[in-house]
Amino acid sequence: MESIQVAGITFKLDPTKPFYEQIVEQVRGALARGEVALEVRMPSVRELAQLLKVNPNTVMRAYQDLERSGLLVTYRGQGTFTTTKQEFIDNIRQELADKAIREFSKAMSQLGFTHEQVLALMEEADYQ
Amino acid sequence: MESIQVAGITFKLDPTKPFYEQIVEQVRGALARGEVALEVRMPSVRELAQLLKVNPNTVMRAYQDLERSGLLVTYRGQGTFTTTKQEFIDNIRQELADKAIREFSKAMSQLGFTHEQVLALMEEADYQ
DNA sequence: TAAGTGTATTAACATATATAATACACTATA
DNA sequence: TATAGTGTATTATATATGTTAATACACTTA
Repeated sequence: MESIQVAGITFKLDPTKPFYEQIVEQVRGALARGEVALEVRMPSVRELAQLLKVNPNTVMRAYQDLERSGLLVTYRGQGTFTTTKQEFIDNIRQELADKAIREFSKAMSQLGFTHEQVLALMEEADYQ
Repeated sequence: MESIQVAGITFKLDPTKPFYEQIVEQVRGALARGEVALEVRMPSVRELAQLLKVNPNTVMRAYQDLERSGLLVTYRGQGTFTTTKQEFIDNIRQELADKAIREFSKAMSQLGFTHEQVLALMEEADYQ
């Protein structure tokens, strides 16, 4: 699996999920983990498309998603930058964590595991 | 959201996910939770299709998926039945739980949460 | 003015999902 | 034996989604 480093973000695309979703996830993840500074210039749509070997439209769609959620800001003619507001990142990180917990809980309860059993399983799980 | 009860299984389909996937999940969930006995006759392809208001092909696809994983057995001309082997159910339940845990762990670590933080969040989470 | 930004539009294509219609093979039973 | 009810298979069609491609336009900087 080919891995691309750019602007402090590691991109790795696989064909099992939509490319634009993976780009969104990986930019968002880098921001949530504090691996990218605020107000940093992102690679241009065309540049990232070329690096990732996808169509510029696919990158644009990802950037627009990220802008809609406030993680990126774009200036026509200048480029796309990471947000200036740490609180945006914190809020979205919290939202995504809540969502992951909700979905995980639903999946486990659908399989008939109690909350206690889930806690026990999580404790022994190797956390990657 | 309309809810259909048949053969001890509750079906509830929403249009945001493939119907055949939801049918598979809900049959599998009922088996995993022990809500359906072994060797029980399932509704026929046509009957379930009519109840759920989907095409018979869609139900057939779900039944075939479930048969491939060993949870259902079909006899041409007679019908489709739940497996005779409790171990099949146990194994698949375990596989699905492992998968859910892996994916949840990946999502949370991608957001920069440590294992300890995840455990703490899970403890306070309301488990539905 | 030129080059590099983001943006918009339209077309084309592949794939997945779902429906529809039809036919066939097998089993149980009246 | 005939019939009805099983699962199964095939083909066609429609729709939505994801992706690529080509092109054009607006804005900013140098």
